[in-house]
Amino acid sequence: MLRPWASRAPWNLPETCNVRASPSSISASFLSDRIPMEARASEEGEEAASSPAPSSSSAEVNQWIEAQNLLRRRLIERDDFPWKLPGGGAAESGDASGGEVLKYVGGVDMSFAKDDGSLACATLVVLDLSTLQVVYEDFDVVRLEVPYVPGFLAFREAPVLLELLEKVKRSAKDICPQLIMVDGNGLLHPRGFGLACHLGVLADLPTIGIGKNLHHVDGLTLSGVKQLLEAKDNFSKDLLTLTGSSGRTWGVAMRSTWNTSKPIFVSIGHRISLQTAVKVVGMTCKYRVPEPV
DNA sequence: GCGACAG
DNA sequence: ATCTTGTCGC
Repeated sequence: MLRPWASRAPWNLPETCNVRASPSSISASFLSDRIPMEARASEEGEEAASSPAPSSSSAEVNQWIEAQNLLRRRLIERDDFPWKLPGGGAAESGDASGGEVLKYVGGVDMSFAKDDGSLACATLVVLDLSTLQVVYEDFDVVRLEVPYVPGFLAFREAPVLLELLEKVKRSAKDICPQLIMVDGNGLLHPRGFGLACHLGVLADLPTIGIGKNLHHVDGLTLSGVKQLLEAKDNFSKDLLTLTGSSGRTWGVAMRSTWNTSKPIFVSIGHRISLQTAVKVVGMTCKYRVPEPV
């Protein structure tokens, strides 16, 4: 079947405008991992039995930062997979007909109980890219001990999501996802290592990060993004490369639905290039948020 | 010091 | 993340 939304503009990265944050504050150490000042690991041993509340201590945050820095060394920011995109015909790296094609796209997300913030449901779905129909579905209801701390979402959600991924790998090899779309950012993160990167490295799978809100990084602001998005007339691109004040590209703001003022934020997770990530996201967008997530 | 801060 | 009311457009 031919999907009507498949006729939208080809999400090509090369021809996009850029969002540059105020060129004033150009910090040369944009990736130097400046640790929060609260990160003063010392007097923490006194409240051992007195604070059952799962608040994150500064010592914990320091450990998390180190873990992110360590895992980031295994991050692959280019296309690194055996398959190729479907439909592209001649445009894609012209190979013979023997190549593997991207067919199974996974998506992971979590939802929480309204009354109990620690009770959560983690879900993994796998869609057939050609039909956008769900061909696999699994979930797990768990109680989370780790709190949500901006910049450290992975330490809260990655563990259970990883379990779901390992499970599908060993129990349903026939529809094993070749790529995972994550509800959360990848490179678009204070230290360039969001949930999508974290999951991708640990699961050793290509991942794409999908943010529904902008995490302010390197001078990027929502108002700035919206402004430039509006500034483009209706039939110009609905894709903005997110370049911070440091000059680094963190991802793209994508207007996946017509005239929507609120874009989604796409960034690479692992083993994929931003250009390919954008193409795949475009192929799975029926509405604002791509179907897998 | 103040504001910002994915889910 | 979750909740809430209303509104605009096809």
